[in-house]
Amino acid sequence: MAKIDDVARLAKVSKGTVSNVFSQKRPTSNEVRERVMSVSRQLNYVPNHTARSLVTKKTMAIGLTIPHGSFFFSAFHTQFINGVILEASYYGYRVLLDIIPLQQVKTPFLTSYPIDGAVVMRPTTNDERINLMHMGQIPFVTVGHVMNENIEHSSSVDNDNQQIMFSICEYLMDRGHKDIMFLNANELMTVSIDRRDSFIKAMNERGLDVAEHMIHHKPDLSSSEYLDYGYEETMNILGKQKKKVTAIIADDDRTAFSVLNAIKDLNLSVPGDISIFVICGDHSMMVQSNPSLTSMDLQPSELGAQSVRILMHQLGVLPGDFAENVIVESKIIERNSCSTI
Amino acid sequence: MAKIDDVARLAKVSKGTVSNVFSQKRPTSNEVRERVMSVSRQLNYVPNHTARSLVTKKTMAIGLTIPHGSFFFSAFHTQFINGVILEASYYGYRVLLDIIPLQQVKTPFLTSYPIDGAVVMRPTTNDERINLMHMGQIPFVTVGHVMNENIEHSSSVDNDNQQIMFSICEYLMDRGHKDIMFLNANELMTVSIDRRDSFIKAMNERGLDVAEHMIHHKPDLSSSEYLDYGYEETMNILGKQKKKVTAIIADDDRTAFSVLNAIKDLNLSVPGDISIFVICGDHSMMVQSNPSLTSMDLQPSELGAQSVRILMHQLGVLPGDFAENVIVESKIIERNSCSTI
DNA sequence: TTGTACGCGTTATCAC
DNA sequence: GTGATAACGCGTACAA
Repeated sequence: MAKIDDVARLAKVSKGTVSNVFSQKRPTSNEVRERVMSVSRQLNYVPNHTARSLVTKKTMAIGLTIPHGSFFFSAFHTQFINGVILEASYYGYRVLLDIIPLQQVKTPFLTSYPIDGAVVMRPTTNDERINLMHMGQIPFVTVGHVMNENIEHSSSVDNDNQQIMFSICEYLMDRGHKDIMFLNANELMTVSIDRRDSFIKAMNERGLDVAEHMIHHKPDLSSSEYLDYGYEETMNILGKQKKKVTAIIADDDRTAFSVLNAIKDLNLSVPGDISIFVICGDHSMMVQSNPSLTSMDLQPSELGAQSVRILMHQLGVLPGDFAENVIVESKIIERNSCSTI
Repeated sequence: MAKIDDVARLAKVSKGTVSNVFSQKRPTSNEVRERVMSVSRQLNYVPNHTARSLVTKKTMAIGLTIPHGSFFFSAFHTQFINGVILEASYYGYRVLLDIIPLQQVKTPFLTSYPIDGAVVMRPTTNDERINLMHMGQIPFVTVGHVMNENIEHSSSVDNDNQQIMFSICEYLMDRGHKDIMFLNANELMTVSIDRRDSFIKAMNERGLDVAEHMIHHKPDLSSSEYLDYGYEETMNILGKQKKKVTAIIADDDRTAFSVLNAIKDLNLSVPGDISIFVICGDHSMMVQSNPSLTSMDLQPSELGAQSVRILMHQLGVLPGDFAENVIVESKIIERNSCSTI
C-alpha cells in the first residue's frame, strides 16, 4: 500500500499538502490538486483510515447493539436497522454491529471501542452494555428508556408505551373483551416493564383485574421455548388449563404467527373465537396473514433514524439544540383479527 | 482517557510491560500483572483500539456488504446475518455493515476500509464492490459466485443453484405441472442468472419450452413496484393476460406472500388452483402461512457461518488449507402449497 | 523479566 | 497556498 510520503515525493509536494487535497480542510490550488490526484491514482493511494482516526479521534462509525436474547430478528428489528443505516450513511457514518453474547465473556472489553457513539436497542434493567458505554464515555442513545442505577440523564427514542397499551386495551375492551392475555417481550427489557405496568393499569381503570396467567414474558434465547413461545403459551393457557381468553396481545410478528398456529391446532378461529392484536407488527407481514392482523404501527424505521439524529447532535455533527428524549408516533392499524363480542 | 504511559508511571513499570499485560503476547509476573491491572482499573484505562490497529494492521472487523437493491431484508438475509455475526464474534471479530447506495457516490472511497476482510452478499455481474475489494487488496468471500471480468479466482459460498432449480422443477413436473412461472430475484445478481439458466435447462430437458412471460425478475429498490412485485406480476400474468399458470416459484418469502394475496384477489386457491414453491423460505414464516408453503431450506445461517470461516482462513486466523468454494446443502421441505394435477 | 527508542500514517500548527 | 515538524497512542525490537 502506498503511503502519503510516496505520493508527496512523486508529486513534489509536502505531506501536509497531500493531506489537504484529500481532506479538503484547506484550499489547494487546482494545479497542485490535479498533480496529487494523478499520482494517487497511479499509486493506488487512499488515506489510511486508522491513522486518520488516531489523530482526529473519530472513527466515523457508530455501534448498534442488538438486544440481549433476541438473536432472531423480527421485522421490527429489520426495519429499525434499515432506518439506522440509512440515516447514518447520510452523515458519512458506518454501522458496527455489536452483539453482546449472553454468556458474558471473562474479559468483556480488552480494548476501547472503535466507535464514536452507539445506539442501544431495547435496554434491560441495569443493562451492562449501558454501564460500559457510560464508563467508556461513549455517547449513546437508547431505544426504550434506561433503568440503570447511577444513570440519571440519557438520550432515548421511544414510542409512548403507556399510550400504546391504553389504546390497545381500550380498543379491545370497547369490543367487549375482558379476558385479555398479554404475551409480552422478554421481561428484562425496560420496554416490557413499561408495557406490563401500563397494561395492568389500563385494565384496572376499567375495573378489571389481571390474573397472573394473563401476562407472559418471552423466554430468552437460551431457552428451548424461545422459538415457539406464542404457541406454547397459547396451548398451555387455552388448551391445557382451559382458561377463558377472548383476546391475545402479541408483542411481535413471530409471536403472533406462532399464536395463530396454536389457535388453529385448538380448532378455534380468529377472530371468531379469539381476537389478536400485534404490537410490533410489520405491515407487509400483517397483511399477508390470514386473517390480516390488526397491529400497532411503531414506525421502527423512524425510531432508527431519530436515534441516529440524536446521536449526531451529541457528536456535534449536527449543530444546535436537540430534545434528549424523543417520542415517535404510533397508531393502530385496523385489520381483520379483532372482533366484537 | 488514561493512556498507557499514565498506567506505566503509576504502576512503576514501563510501557512495554503494560502492553504485554494486556496483549498477553509475552509472559509477565503475577505480581506485576496484578499491579498493572489494579492501576488500570483505577484509571479506567483500556488500550486504544485505533492506535493498536495502526501498528498491528488489523482492525478486528469484517465488512458485510448487503446487496444492491434489497434494502428491505427478507428472512433469508436476517438468518444469514445472524450466522455471520455469531461466527465472527467467535473469532473476536466485529461486523461492519456496509451499504452501497444505489446512487453511486462521486468519491466512492476517500479513505481505506477499516476492515480486515469482507463478506459480500449476492454479487451482481461486474459488481463494483468486488472491484473495489480487489483493488484495495481486501480479502473477501462472496455468497454466490463472482462474475467480474479480470477476476479469475475468488472465494465463495453458495448453494448448488443448478441442483436447486432441477429439484424444484422435477418436484413440480412430477406432479403434473407444465406451466410454471418463475418469480426470480433481481436480474443483476449472479445467483439469479444461475437460477434462470438452470430453470430453463431443467424445463427443456423435459421437452418444455419456457415462454418469456414465465420468468420475471424483481425490480430494484428504486422502482415503485419493488414491494408488491409478486402481487403485480401475478395479477398481470394470471389476471390481465389470462395466461395459463399452474405453479409459481417465488424467490423469497415476501414475494411468496405477495403472490398469495394476488391469488386470493383473483378468487383462486392454493394449492387447489395454483401451487407455490418458495426458494429462500424461512421455516417459521413458511409454517405460519395458510396453507403452509413448500420451500427449499438454503441454510442461510450456515452460509453466513461458512463464509466467515473461509475469511478467517484467508486472514490467517484459522490455520491450514481450506476449500475456496464451498457448497452448502439445501433440501426441499415439503409443506402444503403444492398439489398434483 | 524490564526499559527504551523508534515506527505506524496521518493531521494540526506553525512559519513562510 | 505551501512546507517542515510535532503530536496521536500503542506495539516491538533490542539492549540491559
